[in-house]
Amino acid sequence: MNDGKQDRRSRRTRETLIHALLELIERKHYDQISVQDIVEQANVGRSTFYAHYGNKDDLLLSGLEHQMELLVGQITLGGTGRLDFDTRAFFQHTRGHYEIYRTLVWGAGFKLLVEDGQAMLSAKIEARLAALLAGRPEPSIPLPVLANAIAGVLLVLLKWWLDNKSPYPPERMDAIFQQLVMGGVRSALP
Amino acid sequence: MNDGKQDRRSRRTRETLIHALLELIERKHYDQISVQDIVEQANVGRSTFYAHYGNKDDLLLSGLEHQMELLVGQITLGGTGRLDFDTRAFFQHTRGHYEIYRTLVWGAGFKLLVEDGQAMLSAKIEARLAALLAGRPEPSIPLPVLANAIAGVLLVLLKWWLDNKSPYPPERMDAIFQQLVMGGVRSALP
DNA sequence: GCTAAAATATCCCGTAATGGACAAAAACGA
DNA sequence: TCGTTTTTGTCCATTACGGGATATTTTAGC
Repeated sequence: MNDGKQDRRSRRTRETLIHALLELIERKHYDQISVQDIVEQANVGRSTFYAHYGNKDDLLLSGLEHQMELLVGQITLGGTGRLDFDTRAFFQHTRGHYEIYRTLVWGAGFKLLVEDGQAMLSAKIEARLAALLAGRPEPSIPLPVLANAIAGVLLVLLKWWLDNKSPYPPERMDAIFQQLVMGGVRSALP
Repeated sequence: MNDGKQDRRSRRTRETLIHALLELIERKHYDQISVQDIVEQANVGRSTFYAHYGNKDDLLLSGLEHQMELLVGQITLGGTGRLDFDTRAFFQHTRGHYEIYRTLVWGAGFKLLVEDGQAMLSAKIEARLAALLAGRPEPSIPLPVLANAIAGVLLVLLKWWLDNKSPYPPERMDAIFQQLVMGGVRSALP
């Protein structure tokens, strides 16, 4: 497999492939998209695909991983040491690419999302929290538990939102999230 | 220089570079766009650029060449052997990318357009006509003269149209072109 | 069920793209 | 005017991509 970080070609190819998959998802059902379709849409060779990803799911997870990293980047430490987590952009983006995420939640991608996606998001949140809180005293709730809870609530909220055709605006969903968990999370921090 | 036709990478890189230039033209003046800007916008390495094009003008001409080939492809032979040249899509496209062509006509690209572009378009029209009329008796006006006239009128019409802020719709411009030269051209064919 | 077509997955070799270095020219400000 | 910075071309070793070929599996039609 290629490195994917150093060379510009690698990065570009990966972006192209992910973009191609997202384009296709907007048009047809996830599990009837073939690797063939993807490489044609992306205009790259077959072997190039397999040099980067093992299969279709691998590519999708990688795409989700990228989104998750953006999301987790929203976890910040205010000047007063207060922990913030702005999820407004996340819900906004989700609505902007409504069809994509609906396909994921309802289609075959859902299994991926709950099985691997939840674990992946949880791990990323935990890493982010650990980095931000480095040097501070231990929180009263263990970090893995905290991270897992945050990830779980976020995904559950998202699923409900999509299932019910996103009746509330992203701002409202963010507010709900804040009210639901962020207070509790902060109470666990010194 | 690379071949540019066989390998998918070459074709894709060229398309990417042309696309990048067109994007930049919509934002800033042609002659203050650097090769640097182009490769950054296109996300390709410097050396890659020079592997394909000698300089900025070279790239622009290549882009124009591509458009011209689409345009010349509109020269067709009807079922009755009647020569047709539909320029509606051409004027439409020009209006669709108004800023690009205005910059070309008014900016530093203009010198290129009249000096090399006219000759290039003329040559392409001539080649197309020769291919279509192969096997027929000689036209009463020599092919190079005919082709040059068509190219000239087309560019003159275009320049006037842009200079006067395209007062007429593309359909009208096409009609004018038809009335102006296509009758005469057909009268020269057996 | 059987067959043909399409998609998967893995290999290799030739080739295009990369990034970095370099000298030279142009653009820019002090 | 002179020095600084940016851009321009050109070169090269390294690396990723393309496009076959291949064997295997999946899908679709009959």
